[in-house]
Amino acid sequence: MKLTMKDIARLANVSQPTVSRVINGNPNVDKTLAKRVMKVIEESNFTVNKAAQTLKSSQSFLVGVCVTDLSNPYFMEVIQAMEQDAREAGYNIIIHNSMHNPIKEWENVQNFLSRQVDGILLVPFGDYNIEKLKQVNVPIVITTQIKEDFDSVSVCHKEGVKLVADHLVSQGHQKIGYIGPPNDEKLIFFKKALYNNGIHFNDKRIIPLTPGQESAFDIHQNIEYYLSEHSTFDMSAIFCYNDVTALEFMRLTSQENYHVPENIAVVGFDDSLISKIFEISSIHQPIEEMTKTAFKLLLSRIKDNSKETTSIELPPKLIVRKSST
Amino acid sequence: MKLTMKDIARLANVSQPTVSRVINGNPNVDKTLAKRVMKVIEESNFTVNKAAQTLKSSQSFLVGVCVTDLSNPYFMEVIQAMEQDAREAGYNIIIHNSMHNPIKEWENVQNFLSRQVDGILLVPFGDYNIEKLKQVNVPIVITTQIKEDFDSVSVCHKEGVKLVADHLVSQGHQKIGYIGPPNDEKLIFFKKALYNNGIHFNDKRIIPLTPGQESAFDIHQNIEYYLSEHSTFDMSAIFCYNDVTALEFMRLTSQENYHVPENIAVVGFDDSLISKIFEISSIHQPIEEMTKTAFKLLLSRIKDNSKETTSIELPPKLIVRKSST
DNA sequence: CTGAAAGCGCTAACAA
DNA sequence: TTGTTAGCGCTTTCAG
Repeated sequence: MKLTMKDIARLANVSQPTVSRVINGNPNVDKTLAKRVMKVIEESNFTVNKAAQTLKSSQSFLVGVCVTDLSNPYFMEVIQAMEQDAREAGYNIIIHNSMHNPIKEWENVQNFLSRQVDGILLVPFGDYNIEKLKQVNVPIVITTQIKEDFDSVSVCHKEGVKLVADHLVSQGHQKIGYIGPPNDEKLIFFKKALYNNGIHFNDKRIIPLTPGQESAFDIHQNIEYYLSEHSTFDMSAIFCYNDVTALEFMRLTSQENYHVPENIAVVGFDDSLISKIFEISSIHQPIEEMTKTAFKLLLSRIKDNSKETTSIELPPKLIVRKSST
Repeated sequence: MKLTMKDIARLANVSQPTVSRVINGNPNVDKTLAKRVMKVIEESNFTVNKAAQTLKSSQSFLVGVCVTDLSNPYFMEVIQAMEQDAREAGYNIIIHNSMHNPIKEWENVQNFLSRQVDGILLVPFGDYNIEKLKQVNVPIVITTQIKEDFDSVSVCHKEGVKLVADHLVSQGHQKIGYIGPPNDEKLIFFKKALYNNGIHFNDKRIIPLTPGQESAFDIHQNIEYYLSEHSTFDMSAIFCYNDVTALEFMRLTSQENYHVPENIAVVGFDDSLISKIFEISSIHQPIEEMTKTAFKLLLSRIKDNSKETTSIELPPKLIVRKSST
């Protein structure tokens, strides 16, 4: 059977609150008593009931983490780092996948709330739930993107995209394309960065991905469809809004004997396992630093839930590899 | 503020237990009342307090998942599948990483217990905690390995390793090596399978990995050390106990102008992202089927915690790729 | 320094 | 069908 403090108290011949005090390191306990209690605990297989602690103290030491795509190695790395950060701070994380689905995303948040999480780390999908999210009375920190009116931590997309544009132009490319959801901020920043290099981006060079269908499989389908409609591309370089996309693009074009980087230069984003393995140039994200920062921010909000929000943008770095040289 | 059933009750002018009944779909509630309550709930931002439910009903709908290495893409895929399975069954998962450390592993289990999980899915590291694990009075299902006296689900290692041995021998290899922890059951099965092919495995062809130091980094170090001590290998093929190892081996040997598969054939294990991307032959694990089976087994144990244990071994499949042909 | 008592939000037995 | 009551295991006053 599961032992409770009451059982320990009986065995140690003290009161139940004394057991609580000993466990929580309250200094105002007689050493002898404390020793006696500790001994009983060690000899039994007692563990505190965190559900009861949560109920009583309305602090769960649980944080909810919701990402848009668990199958993306990049988010996996994020999760891994989060688990580590959380543990070090005495928290546990409970993970959810919104799968680029706003309804699921909101359900996930509701579930977190129901679990009495002390805070939420969220990689949002679009702006669908933004207004509702603002009403949530548990601290939320947005990661991997910056959102106004929220605490958020991310690598600076604008800066990252600029690095890509500068790099491609410096390699002599003029006709440059883009793969990604057409409504992504990366595209806007990319156009601007090219413009600053004296290049006008032609919208015909967009290979569009349907927003919300951003699993590797969906991306594959999208690119395949585009290729079936267009026999040639009028471009010598392409920027892919993430690494998964870059990889799918390379796979599909190589089937058509279109090679990287000989025929077309490719640059990805995230510098995940994929780009490292496949030698794809990519924008590096300092994941550990990002999650540590996000977690610290969340903890400070948990302690002091003020209304002012902070946005932290980390500097990106372009890692140049074979795919664009 | 956070609303409770009491608040809803007051607003709907009913008693608090009635609210509970409505929320839990108890049919013995007057339709009119139920509607009134539902309306109030919908207009508010009420969510049930699962900590209270857990405390009261001693059911948390939480399962603990502990793996040995979150940085291994294979376990990431396992986690991803688990999250999916759990959600479908109305459970949440709480994730831990034991990092090949028995002490951490036990701490993790204790933490799960403290969180009142209904069950535990465990990828154990060695046998260090086996005896203690047997005493745990919450259902445990072991995955990715088979353990006697435990409910467990895994691909059949013996069968998988046999496929590797048969394949390599059929390709004409005689001098075959192994990389992995020397105490891993895969090695034992591998020797036996080679023996059945008329080949005596020579222990000199083991590149040993220190048990417990099985992160990509540690593996890299281990292999590097071996290479620095041995100027040549006396083998034409090598079996790596997992994909991470296969990749590290290929990376290091390619630096020494030793190429796969021209100079040496390589076969991995897990068929994770790594082997797919890097065209490494590997033993495929049906992860979704495995996790679904494990989860189903766990749920059935949660419902009926009998003492008999079940072990389920799923058939492996060899995926032959460039690295061994 | 220690114990008695109250109550966190919920479910379930019981009474009405 | 509904409300009253008790209690899950814990923390936190408050007396002593």
